[in-house]
Amino acid sequence: MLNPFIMKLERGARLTDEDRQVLEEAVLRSQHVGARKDLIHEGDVPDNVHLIVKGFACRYKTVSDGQRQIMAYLVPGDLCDLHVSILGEMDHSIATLCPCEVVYLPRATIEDLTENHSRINRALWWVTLVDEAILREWIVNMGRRPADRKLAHLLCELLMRLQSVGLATENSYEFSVTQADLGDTLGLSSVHVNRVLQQLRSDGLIGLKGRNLIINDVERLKEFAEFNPNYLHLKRRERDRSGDEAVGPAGVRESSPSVMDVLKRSLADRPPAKPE
Amino acid sequence: MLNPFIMKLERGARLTDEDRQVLEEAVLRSQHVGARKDLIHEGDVPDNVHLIVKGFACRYKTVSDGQRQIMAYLVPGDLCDLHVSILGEMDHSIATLCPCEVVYLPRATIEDLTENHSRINRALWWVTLVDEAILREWIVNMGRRPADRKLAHLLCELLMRLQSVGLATENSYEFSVTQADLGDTLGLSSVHVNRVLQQLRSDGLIGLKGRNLIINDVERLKEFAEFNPNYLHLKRRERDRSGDEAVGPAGVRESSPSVMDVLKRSLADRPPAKPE
DNA sequence: CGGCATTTTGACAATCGTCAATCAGTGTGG
DNA sequence: CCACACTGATTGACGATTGTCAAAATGCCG
Repeated sequence: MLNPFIMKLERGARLTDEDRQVLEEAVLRSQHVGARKDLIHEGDVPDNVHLIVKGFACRYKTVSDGQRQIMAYLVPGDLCDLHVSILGEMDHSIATLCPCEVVYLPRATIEDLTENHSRINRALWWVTLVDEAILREWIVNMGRRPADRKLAHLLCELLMRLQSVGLATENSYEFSVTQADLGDTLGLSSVHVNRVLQQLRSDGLIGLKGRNLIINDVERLKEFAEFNPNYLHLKRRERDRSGDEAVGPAGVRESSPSVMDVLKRSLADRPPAKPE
Repeated sequence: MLNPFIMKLERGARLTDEDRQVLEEAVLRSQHVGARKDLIHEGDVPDNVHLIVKGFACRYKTVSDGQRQIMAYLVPGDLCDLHVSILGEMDHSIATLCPCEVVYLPRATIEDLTENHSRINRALWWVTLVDEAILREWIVNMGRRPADRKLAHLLCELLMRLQSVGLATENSYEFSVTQADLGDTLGLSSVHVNRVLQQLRSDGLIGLKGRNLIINDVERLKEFAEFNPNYLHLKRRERDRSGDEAVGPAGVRESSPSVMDVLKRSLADRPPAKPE
């Protein structure tokens, strides 16, 4: 199975074999995390960067009456807190939605990747900008669509995002998220989510077999949700990646052996990364 | 009057006098743009980066039934489309909400700033990450707060953001945004916005004199809105800016007198920038 | 003053939330 | 294998928030 993280970065910038190799090394060790566990909490200044390898996690905040709002889904290949060091402390929390596999990348590793691998650096900024575009689309979803289209839109987005990392078929994916969590995502009550889901099922748009979501007619669902995938920026465009070459002297390629040494050393030295 | 753009960037990274000088120079010429004009449209691959100098603009998308959703406010000091070159084409549009003064920065200028002025580069990424944090808070606002608190929250955010660029007093600012636009911002109808505004006024929380918004009791409004400003990352933290020193010699400070010279020269040399 | 955009009002309808009970699925211990 | 507990899904009755429509009032600018 291809590494979802690498699949994802490849859409942001052209990577060399060496880049891929470095990335493979960096994400060797994953840890299991149970469902509904905080990975990072608001106010933290985390030392590790978390990479989701399996399962779904989310960014969320809690408001005073105890209600929760989810602002983003983190699926395999997504990094959790890449650039917090620029902002300082976390202004929101991150938690698993179901049992997950998570890699804890030491900040030093990330800094090495961004400073010494310009293509990877560019790809990491690319994912940051795509995350921002997704946030904007979510605002549209919350503000200007009725509940049924909101939900349909979310399901379409996840289909595309999971397909892009090889975790969805043409029309289905594993979706183990609670109806209450869906409510916290879309700003709805779980009761209403339930009713809308039933509606979508009885309209034949989707089917649920256990944790498996099947979209019976992808085009029809997309149309219903007014889903335009442009904000995911999944299409690779030659124009944009041509600039990659300019970022650093091409000769840096030759330094690759030492990079690998650094990584191996860091992997060997470190006790297996531990959650908080 | 201090340049709002520079005031803003100074919160993201410590700048040298030379950095400031370069920035001053870059934003000399502004153009007037009327209310309700598109600066950039979805699908564009803009050549210029737009900097708002006066007035309010917004990011928005339109959905099929013609409704509009605003995803972000751009206030003086905000850049519009800084990193589109990484993503490719615009996935949303940007328009003025009222008459604005806008600087059209050629992409080449921005590239010079980011490549040759590391502090400015860091500051520009900082503003990008803050924008992302604001998007997240807006999702919370839209999803989990009733209309009156949504509106109060927005007003609090704008108070802080405008204060941070010297465009708001302790408790008031110029706010020339239509109630329909507020509706498009918060996902409400303009009728409901109207009623909520009246409510806030009769509760004595805010006052509106023409285009001037006065917040009678800032603390009370913040409490009502559950406003926590942490997501704006306005506090300067020593920890983060310590690294800045490494980049250049401190002695550059002495160059400040020449700033005016540079300004005058550039005013004489450059033809006025033109919108696309 | 006249025209136009914006704000304000009222009546009514639709969406969605709340509460509380029931049902279904899953895992555990005896 | 079954009783039990627990979480999540489902249902119904009812209420609250917010939207829609259409008209009237107000404010602004030339």
